[in-house]
Amino acid sequence: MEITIKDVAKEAGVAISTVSKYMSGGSVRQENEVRIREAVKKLGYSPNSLARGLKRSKTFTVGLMIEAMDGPYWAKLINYLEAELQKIGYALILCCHGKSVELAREYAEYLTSQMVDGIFFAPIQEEEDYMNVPREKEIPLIALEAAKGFEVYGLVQTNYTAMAYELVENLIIKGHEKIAVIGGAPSLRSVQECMRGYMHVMEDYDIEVCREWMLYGENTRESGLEMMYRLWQAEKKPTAVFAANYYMAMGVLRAASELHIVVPDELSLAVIDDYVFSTLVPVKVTAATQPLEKISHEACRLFRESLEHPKQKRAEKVRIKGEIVPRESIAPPRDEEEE
Amino acid sequence: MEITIKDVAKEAGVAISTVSKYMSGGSVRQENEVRIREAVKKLGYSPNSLARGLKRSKTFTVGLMIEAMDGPYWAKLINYLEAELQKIGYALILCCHGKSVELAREYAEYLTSQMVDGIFFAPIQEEEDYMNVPREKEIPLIALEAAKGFEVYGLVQTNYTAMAYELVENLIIKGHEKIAVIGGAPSLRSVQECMRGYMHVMEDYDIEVCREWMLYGENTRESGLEMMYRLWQAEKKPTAVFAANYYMAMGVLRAASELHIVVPDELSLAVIDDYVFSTLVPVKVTAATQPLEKISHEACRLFRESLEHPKQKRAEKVRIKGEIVPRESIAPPRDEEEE
DNA sequence: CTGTTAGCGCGTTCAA
DNA sequence: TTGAACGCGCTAACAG
Repeated sequence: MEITIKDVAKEAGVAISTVSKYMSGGSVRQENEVRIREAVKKLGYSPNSLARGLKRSKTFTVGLMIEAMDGPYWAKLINYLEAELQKIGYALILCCHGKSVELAREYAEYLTSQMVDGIFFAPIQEEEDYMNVPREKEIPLIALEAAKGFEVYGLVQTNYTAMAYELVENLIIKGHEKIAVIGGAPSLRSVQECMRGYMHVMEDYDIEVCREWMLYGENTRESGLEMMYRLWQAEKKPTAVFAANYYMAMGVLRAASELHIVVPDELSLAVIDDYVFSTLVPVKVTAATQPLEKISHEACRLFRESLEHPKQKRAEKVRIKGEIVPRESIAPPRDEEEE
Repeated sequence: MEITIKDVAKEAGVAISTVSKYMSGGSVRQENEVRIREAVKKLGYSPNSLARGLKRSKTFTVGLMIEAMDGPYWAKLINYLEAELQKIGYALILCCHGKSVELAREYAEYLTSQMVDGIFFAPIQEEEDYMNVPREKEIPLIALEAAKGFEVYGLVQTNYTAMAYELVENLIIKGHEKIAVIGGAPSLRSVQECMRGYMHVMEDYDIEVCREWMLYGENTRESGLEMMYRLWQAEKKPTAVFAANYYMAMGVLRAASELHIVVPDELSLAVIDDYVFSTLVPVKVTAATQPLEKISHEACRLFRESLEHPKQKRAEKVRIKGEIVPRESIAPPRDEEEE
């Protein structure tokens, strides 16, 4: 760095504090305002964020701590969140800890020492005491997709229960009763909630639940494939499958292809996904999108709210559900079209 | 922030500068070392990054400026880059400007005022003069996937020409001669290079190029679908299609499904993609992955290199090609497996 | 090796 | 409104 506020003051022939006031939007004498503005432009001055942050204890910077940026979930969420923060003049520091509590703790301390104005984070499983340092410094904490309510300012999560309910209800309304559900690891909140939503709606519609049709796996395509084979090996076969996850749904469709199951004549598929679900084969699929845009919006709202309150409020919990969308489909080009 | 270096000094009964030296890894008298360490632990002290950065003109922070985090390309690249930077103790500030030159300029100035130690950026089309402010401050600039060589420290890009060459050569070796190529907008470097690589290999193998088989579109599934229809409307049909992009390849496969083209009996498909290409239908596809890991590695290497050189070196250009991989496939579960 | 001193660049008193 | 002074927390230069 070279040109400082001092240079601008000298160039404009005013005191440093006058320039400071001007730069912060304060009112200055007309005459000085002009001189300062011209000096700023001439020298190409822009205030040093570090010095400013140091002095004001405000950096207009937030941290985001996640496991990693694989899959589309975090990529899309970050995209929305970044846009949201941009509107209110905040920048984002990205920290991927890869599930390492140690690394997470280091990042948390780093962000604290950077004096970020807030931290968004997705807790590692049940753990989150690695956030103690920023918590003690009273940096607003926003938990994303946490399993339980931690001691944070706010918490935003997908309401999988409601989504599962709606999605399965959708199948029921279409006449299905033999509905299987396949989920990932039973330790995951998303899977637990999907199962709960499934149970609820089946109860509400007085449909008997077949335990063999509630399968747990791994949220991978391979797992989905395997579960389909397992379902189709049994005597009683379902007419619809609810996959809690995009990748599993891919496995389901792949299995359908290999087992020569016709979708949706013999099988209907419902899925909750981060993508807008789309396949190559022309099948009818009911999809519910992850409410990523809403989640980031709510997270940002909570953050803004936290800026106004002086002290940390306890865990305001916001649960959001996505919407059911018709499967995205691409139409073959029409003949009428000129070439 | 509350506890400062001053508190630690008082607690340990030494001078501030002694603590400073200790915190920066300098050697201190054994006796003092112990006292300082205990004071640090007792008070939970950690140095303020802002003050430190302000003083040393070094923040251990870099900026990354891209258009947006849609698609898997940037998501994956960021993931690799973050990991790479993490190793050398750097944090990443993410800035998405959405192709707005104005916003990009603001971000560039912001990062400069943040005194980042370097900026990675993907230039907006041919423009990039919005990077003038950081350039004047001699902040190392690393351009990613730029179309031409700007005035930067380093430039890393995918070598699409080589990838296209290899991929098409692969088809030729398998006996194909009637090979079509479909790409996105002709203004894109990636598309231009794909076409060039295609031309080169066809020339090298003395195969006549049919102009009607070189189609430009939009890097979307819809576009791929449409192009396939166009190809199949003609008299002469290709036996292989090289899609420059994952989405277009999806369109091709969808079209194949609708036009009842059997892949790979009637048609072979080659594709350059960011994902590891995988489809639902069990078709043989040759895919070449984007060299995202290498790109981020090289970008980080250039950055590290720039830290040693005092002044900015001019545009070292690194071109990297990905590798051809067999299509990822998932096997159906074996019967031998116990259930 | 230690302590004192002088800033890094800025915002914020206070008096004028 | 303005300008001089001081301090944010830290490091670097110097003297002891």
